[in-house]
Amino acid sequence: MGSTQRQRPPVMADVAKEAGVSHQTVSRVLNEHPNVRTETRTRVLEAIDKLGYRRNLVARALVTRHSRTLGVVSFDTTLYGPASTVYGIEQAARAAGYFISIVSLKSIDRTGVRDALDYLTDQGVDGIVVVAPQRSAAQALADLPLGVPTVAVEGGEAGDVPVVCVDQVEGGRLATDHLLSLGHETVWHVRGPSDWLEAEGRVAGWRAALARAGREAPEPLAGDWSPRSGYEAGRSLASMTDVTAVFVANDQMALGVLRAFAEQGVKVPERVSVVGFDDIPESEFFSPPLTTIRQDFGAVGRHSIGVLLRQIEGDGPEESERLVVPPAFVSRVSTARR
Amino acid sequence: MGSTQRQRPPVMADVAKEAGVSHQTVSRVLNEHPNVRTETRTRVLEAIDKLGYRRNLVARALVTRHSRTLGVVSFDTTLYGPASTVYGIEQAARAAGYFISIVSLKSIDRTGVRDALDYLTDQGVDGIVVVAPQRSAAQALADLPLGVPTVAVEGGEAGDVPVVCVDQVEGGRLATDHLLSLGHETVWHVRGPSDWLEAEGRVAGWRAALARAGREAPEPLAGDWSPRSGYEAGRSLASMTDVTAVFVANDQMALGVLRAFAEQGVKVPERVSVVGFDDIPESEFFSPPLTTIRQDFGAVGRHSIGVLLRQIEGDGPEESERLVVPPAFVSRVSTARR
DNA sequence: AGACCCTTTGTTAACGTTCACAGTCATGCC
DNA sequence: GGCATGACTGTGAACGTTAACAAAGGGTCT
Repeated sequence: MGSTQRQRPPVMADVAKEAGVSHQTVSRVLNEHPNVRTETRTRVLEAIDKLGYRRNLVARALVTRHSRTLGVVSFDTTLYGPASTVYGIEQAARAAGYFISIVSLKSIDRTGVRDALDYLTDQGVDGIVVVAPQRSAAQALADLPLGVPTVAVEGGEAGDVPVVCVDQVEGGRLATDHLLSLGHETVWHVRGPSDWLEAEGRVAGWRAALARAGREAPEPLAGDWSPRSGYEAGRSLASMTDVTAVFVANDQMALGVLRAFAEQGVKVPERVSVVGFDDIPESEFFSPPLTTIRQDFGAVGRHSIGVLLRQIEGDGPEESERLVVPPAFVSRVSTARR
Repeated sequence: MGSTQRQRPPVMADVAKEAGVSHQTVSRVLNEHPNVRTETRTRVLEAIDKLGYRRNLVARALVTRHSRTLGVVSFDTTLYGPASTVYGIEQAARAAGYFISIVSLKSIDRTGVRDALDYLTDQGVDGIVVVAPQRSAAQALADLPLGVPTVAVEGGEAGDVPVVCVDQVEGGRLATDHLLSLGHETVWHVRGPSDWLEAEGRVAGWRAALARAGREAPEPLAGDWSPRSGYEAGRSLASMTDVTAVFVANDQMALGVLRAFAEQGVKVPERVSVVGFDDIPESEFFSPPLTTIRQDFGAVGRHSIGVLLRQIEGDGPEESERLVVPPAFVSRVSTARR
């Protein structure tokens, strides 16, 4: 019955006609251009409201060459660390008015990272955050000639790309120093997989603390972050009578260690003290509650978006920076004086 | 020195000129239109390769009105369940050639869901997956007139929106039946927050199993999914001498219960049997390893993308369906015969 | 041979926005 | 009174792609 059945959503021209102005004036109102008469502005705003107009961001992106979308490349967002980091990134980005497009990698080899980056740039993202905790990923990043502002999270030397990370070395040192201060002769270590930079950093901090105290560093036991690998390391440690203190590279493996100790009748902290890393929500309720090192993933996410936006919105690409977030020591009951 | 310094990336017209064809022919090659001579096609492909041309997806989206991007709205992707579901969704979407744009909600009220939906539709997504485990979110979804194909994950009655979910009732029944089959007189329950549909479903299953066995259902203890709330419930349960079996609504709370029991000297499974829900990676290494109900989040993610794509790519909006993924019982050592 | 169809290609016009530029009108100043 | 200045508004052309249509060429069938 009506003159024009409106099937498709209204566009700027419709608003313009409704308000009796040109489409450009509508655009000006939308972009808060100062030189629009107040009376005109309200008329346009009313028309927008009446028609339920919403600006087409795709068309806008085509002409401005900015999508207000940021890409995130991450490895296995099921893990607590990456999940928390991505969450922090997402919150910070949205607060700044940006969308987040995400790619979770299964394998972090050069092609994987390359494909993800291509995929995102094709989509027209304004910038990319790569959560690159593995050496190979960081290397891929360093090699790649990317035309889009990029920031690496937890990456090592990632070429010219700025990096935001938690000070893993300091964390390892904190854990080890704590155990030494309790009077332990030396500290054993269950490390993460060798390709991971975080694992390396924690090993380095542990070694540094031992060296400074003039202690011998025992051979670290290998793990892969999983509770199971911690469990296996724990069985080995339980059979050694001279072990009194263990620094485990993450809380999940620490859980495995605790389980193995419990099975073998090794009391924690009476006979062996254990320190973890991450402070996952469960740690406080392990048996016993786990002393650990907390990482502020929220801060990492916020900082990475900050660095990225400065790169995007500022003109000159600042020198590759490295922003380090300090870890925090969390004292519970899995450690005791020797 | 060169004739034309190419600052900006090449566009279709550049490829066309290089290959000596029209831009439309280039478009046809890119879209795998059948009616292009093989010789022409290879010539275009060579030009694309030579120039390093990449199609501008924004311009494409403007004219096709399809962005090949799917929106995901989720609540706190730090939790294991949502994180795993989103991961599954992301993998399935990428396999189908779709991008994922994500919004993590802090609070799930009507405005929160509404804003997220607006935000995503503004961006021009082709479809939306709402991970809506809370009643309020599902309701918001039912109320909202949305112009975009949508699917709810773990949502209850979400109006006309199709739903993919794990059979929570069946899960609760599985857990309770298992405990009853071990000879326990009745089964206590630590439930999740009342606004959560998953919590309700598990309670319903627990009640149904008890009713079928002709047993009295004790008053369930309230929890909020966190280990701490489980710990508090555990302290209450430890003080009651007639408790021999507990079904806890998720593994994190079960951890808290186990911790409280350990502190109070209540042996599991000797004096009390405990069953959890989720099968998080840690559960196998709790003390004792936790008998629990596994949810296949990967399947949920795949199914939800499947339903969504059928809705997008198929023409008719099929009747609102409800796809239920069965849970699985995982036997460990936290339960024993009475 | 001519009508017809199919394959292959090109031309022009959208899609909905912002940008660059050009107007119009009122105001202030000499 | 004329001219510059500033505020406000409108017109046309991008942005880079796909859709719609037209046209050229070659083959088949009667």
